[in-house]
Amino acid sequence: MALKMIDSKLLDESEKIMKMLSNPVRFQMLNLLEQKKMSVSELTNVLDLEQSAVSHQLALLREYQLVSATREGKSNYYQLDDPHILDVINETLEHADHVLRGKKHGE
Amino acid sequence: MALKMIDSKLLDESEKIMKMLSNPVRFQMLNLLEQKKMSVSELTNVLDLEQSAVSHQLALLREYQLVSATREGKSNYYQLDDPHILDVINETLEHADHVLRGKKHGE
DNA sequence: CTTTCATATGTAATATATTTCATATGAATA
DNA sequence: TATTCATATGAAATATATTACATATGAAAG
Repeated sequence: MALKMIDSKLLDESEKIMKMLSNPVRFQMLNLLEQKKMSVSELTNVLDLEQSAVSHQLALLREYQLVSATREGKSNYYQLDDPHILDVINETLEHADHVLRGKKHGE
Repeated sequence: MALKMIDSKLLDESEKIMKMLSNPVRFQMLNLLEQKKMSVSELTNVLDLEQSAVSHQLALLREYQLVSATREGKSNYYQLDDPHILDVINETLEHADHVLRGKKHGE
């Protein structure tokens, strides 16, 4: 049978998703925002980063429509905008766990 | 309830996996190697890249134990070494497809 | 209406990833 | 055993991502 290639649009979109998830700050952010909406300063505290770094990463997540923000008073609260991404995250965590367990026996 | 953070080992491992999949060449390679083992020159042709670029990417996939190689005559055949990664790839493709379909209606 | 607080953004500095080019290696063949 | 073929690898060139610093913005409080 002939080889099936992933077509370029699907590959592009996959690349975007993977790029977003390949940074641990963003990965953790999405994991946190799954649990509840959080303001920038809350995220800054929990993640122990500079405010600017947090805002920049959130800007990327917004650009890719993975999160959205709503203003409440002075704060800007972020929330997960695409729950479907959680399936990818969870599958990744499962895989990561599987790899880590594997390392304890083999090699 | 308190916030659940992804612990650092799991986060590190997830980062590695996502980094590997965030490059479209590697993503496509893994997709191809799922279907059958292929030599470097076959991959070079199918992916339409320089041989050196292909070898470098394969070296990374080897390093992360996602593929392994076996020599046959002059050629070096690569095969998928971690079928579990396919779950992540497939989940990603599903998500990418979902996003692309979404774009056709909304926005 | 000016000061403060929370956040965003531009730009430069730095780090990381990818590609390219040149060359090395190692098995097969002449 | 010299040559060729397939692949790997080192190092430089280039591209991309991340962080840090300075400053802008906009809502709320005084």
